[in-house]
Amino acid sequence: MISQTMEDYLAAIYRVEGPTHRATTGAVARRLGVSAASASAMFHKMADSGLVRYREYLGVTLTASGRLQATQIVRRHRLAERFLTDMLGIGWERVDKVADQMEHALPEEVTESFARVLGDAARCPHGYPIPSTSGEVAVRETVSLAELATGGGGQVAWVSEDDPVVLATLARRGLVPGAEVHVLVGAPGAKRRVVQVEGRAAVSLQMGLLQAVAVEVAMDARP
Amino acid sequence: MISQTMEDYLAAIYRVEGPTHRATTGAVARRLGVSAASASAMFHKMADSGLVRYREYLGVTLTASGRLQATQIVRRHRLAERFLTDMLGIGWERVDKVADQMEHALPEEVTESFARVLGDAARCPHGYPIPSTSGEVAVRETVSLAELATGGGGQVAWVSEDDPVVLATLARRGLVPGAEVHVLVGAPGAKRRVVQVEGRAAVSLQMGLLQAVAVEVAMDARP
DNA sequence: AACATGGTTTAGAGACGACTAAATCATAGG
DNA sequence: CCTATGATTTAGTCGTCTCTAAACCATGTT
Repeated sequence: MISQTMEDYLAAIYRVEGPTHRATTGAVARRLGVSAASASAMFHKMADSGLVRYREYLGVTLTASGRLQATQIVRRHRLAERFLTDMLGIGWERVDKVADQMEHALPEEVTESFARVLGDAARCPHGYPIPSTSGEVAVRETVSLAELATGGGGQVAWVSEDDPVVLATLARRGLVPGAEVHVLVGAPGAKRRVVQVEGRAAVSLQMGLLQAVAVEVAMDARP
Repeated sequence: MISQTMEDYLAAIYRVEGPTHRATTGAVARRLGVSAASASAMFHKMADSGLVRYREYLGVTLTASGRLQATQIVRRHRLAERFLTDMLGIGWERVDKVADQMEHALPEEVTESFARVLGDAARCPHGYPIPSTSGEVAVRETVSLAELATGGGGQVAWVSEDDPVVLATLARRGLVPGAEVHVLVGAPGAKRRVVQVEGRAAVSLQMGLLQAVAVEVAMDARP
């Protein structure tokens, strides 16, 4: 049995470690709201349990076992989010916080019932993939909307934000997973971009908002 | 903010304290699966927080504040049970354990969404009343089916058991909340009773099972 | 190559909640 | 009335997770 605290760390590491597969002490500590010292101590214990490999001063990497367990926690979290929006009608800008509390308390049985009644949803309301029970995760190649220039565009894959205000704003503009978006005006160095979402009127958005939107560029439009 | 452990104690005290409004250290400790020493220590802290009155060696009594908070935890628990059976199709014999884990993790918002989609259910699947948000609880006068003799009968109000095997057995016999039941053969001292449930064929049941069934005797049949 | 800076780790200590063993109390029986 | 018995409380520890303060390391700058 793995403690609830350790589960929190596991999920945090999973979400923090980027393509380099390395999560630093500070980044994990910040995400969990604990001191770096606490995270460092926990990393030692997790390494002893075989959940991570720990290179001192450089950060941790999930082992196969750790990664599998992390995906299952994330699966619970994202299924819970999907459930909260689809079945209970709770706004997508609030479900992340609520699901945080639920992800530890959901027995396997309930998680799988969620999956069943949701028709085996593939993504959470923010667009992130829901890992399968065996730990597989669908990957998509994306670019931040902030990195696209005039003429660029594609389909919104996910929105990486947890600030409710930002999420609500983006939703009001139609910037939700699945939407087609195109940059009408946007010089590479500019502070704002004018974008068009689906059939809507064009809107001007600042970089802060654009950075949160991950876009999958269509195959035939790739450089 | 009140700790999750304290919430567990609060709910346990609420369920243990009988009509005398007193919960003993041992009874609470047994229900929570902790030592009496641990419960004793916790009672001191809860008394300091104003949740209970504590008479040493005699047990605790919920204060108004403690009682209100306890009812809200029980509300979450019973709404979760109702949700698990009605919306997810999980068997009534297993939902108690599952809801135990969920009762701390359900934010107000989710609890009230449950209540809404469940049409403000009045009782949990086992028949216990679901407290209102203001802490009111509907009371019913009941007698254990084991205490009724030949000719007695009424409506099953609730089933006070958490052993899945017992619950499954009772359900198979039709002994679920709302069912009309009558004692066909049952001397006051006997080990078994022959009972008839609704329109079914009569069955003989042992005291162990009968004791779990709380029956509301019809007004005109009261002694 | 030496150093300044910022992130990371160790040291020391505290809150919480659990346990066992020993002491204490309440109460029923003689 | 006194004592035996069982329940309850106190005393002393332990494990987990957290913190701050101080020592340490990796890196980029001069």
